[in-house]
Amino acid sequence: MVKVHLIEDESEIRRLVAEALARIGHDVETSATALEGLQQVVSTNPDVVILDLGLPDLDGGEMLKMLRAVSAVPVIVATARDDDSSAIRLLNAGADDYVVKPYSVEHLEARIRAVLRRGLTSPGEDTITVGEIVIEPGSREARLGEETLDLSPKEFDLLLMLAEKMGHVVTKREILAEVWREPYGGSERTVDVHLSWLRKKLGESASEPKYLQTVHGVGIKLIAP
Amino acid sequence: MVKVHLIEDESEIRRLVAEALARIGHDVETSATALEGLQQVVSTNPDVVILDLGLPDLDGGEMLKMLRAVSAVPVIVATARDDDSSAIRLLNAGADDYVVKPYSVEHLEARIRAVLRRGLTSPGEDTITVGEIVIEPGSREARLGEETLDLSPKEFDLLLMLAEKMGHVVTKREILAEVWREPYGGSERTVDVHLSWLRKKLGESASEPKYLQTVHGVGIKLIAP
DNA sequence: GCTTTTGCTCAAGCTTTTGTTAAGGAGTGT
DNA sequence: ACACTCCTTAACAAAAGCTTGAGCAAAAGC
Repeated sequence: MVKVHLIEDESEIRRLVAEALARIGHDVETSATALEGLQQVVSTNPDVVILDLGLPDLDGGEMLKMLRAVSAVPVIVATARDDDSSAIRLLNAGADDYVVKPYSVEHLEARIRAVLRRGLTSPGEDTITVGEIVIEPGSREARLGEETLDLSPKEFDLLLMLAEKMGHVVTKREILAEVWREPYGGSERTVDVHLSWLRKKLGESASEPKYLQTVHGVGIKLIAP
Repeated sequence: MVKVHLIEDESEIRRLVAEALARIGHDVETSATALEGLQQVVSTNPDVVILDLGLPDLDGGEMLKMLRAVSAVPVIVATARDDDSSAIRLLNAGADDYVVKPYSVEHLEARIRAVLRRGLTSPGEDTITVGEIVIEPGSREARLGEETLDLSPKEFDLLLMLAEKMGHVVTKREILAEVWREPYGGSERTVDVHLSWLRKKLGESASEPKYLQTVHGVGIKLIAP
């Protein structure tokens, strides 16, 4: 889930946008003032900040500078009208993108995705990304968003295999063959247990799945939620 | 083998990149202009397009829009030195990724792999479509228009089998043999029940059939209404 | 038009599959 | 040998799915 922080002084707009973003699956937090926004960004560490210009307590350029000073989070600024010159100025001042008010939520969503994608394309070479999960086979590291996942060898191999076949159902026997290298003899229950552990570390459970979707009678698949 | 189409106006760069990509095992075709590129993409249907910006005959955004209009191929744009704003614009306009010139071939290759990997899940190779029904054997997902159908294993297998023999009548015994893998012993009633459930989930009933057409005395067939 | 056959649907009971926890054992490094 | 992590197995709980039989509806045959 993408954590979005919205800084907007008009309460009505704030509510509308926050609800719309939440509805399409984002984790939304809001602030009404620049000062509050700064505090919140530092403490909650969002994935992207949407910053309305024309806040009562601080000039947009100043605000941006301060945000940049405290965090490397991508910032999308919302400018009043097509005031191109100020938009460009802000982009140079460290904004990552901008939308012109009044903006549609779809438009905003496109910007959010673009900004996040830019952030994601920089890391390693053959990393596999599934939603918030980032897997680096080379270093055998996996992350869930910012947090590094502390996985056991089998858990990592299991996650990697599922990620390589992302979206495709994999049977437990196939898992046993590839991860355990025991096409016969191995117990499928072992896979179940490891899946359960993986689920726990991914912050989900079988009854409330996000990434690991069991396909009853067949196997399991890893999907981007 | 991955078929890559490179659109780049500078002949020297074009030659170098094309050779490098060919050396690592890709099937490379090139175009020097936007117009030629469009034609080639339509006729040769490559797996991925690498689009250089700053073509002489067409603006990058325009070009991308036209490419998108004629094909769903993934497009990687190559932008001049950190011209972020245009990169952002192009990503939103439908580009799948971008590289900054001058780029290394390894870097480009990594992007190609990433883009292809992303693409693998979306269109699905062996999906079967019958009217509004879309079946993806790999992920074992079936949709009716936009809605995902929540099918049990047997229901899915049943639908899949009928879809594979779309338009042909299948006897219940054949269904028992293939879906239930019980050529003998199985009761045809069971098939009836599953068919009934399938009908319900497809939004139809035996008295008002759309997809599942019973052929009295013989069996059943799946048709596009 | 009546009988027979075939097909449809419902609901209850049953089996299989899966999720999760906990306990023990193998292996590794100190 | 000890502490450690990791893996496997067993056990129970819960969920999902399957089968069955009966009643009713529809079609075919006479």
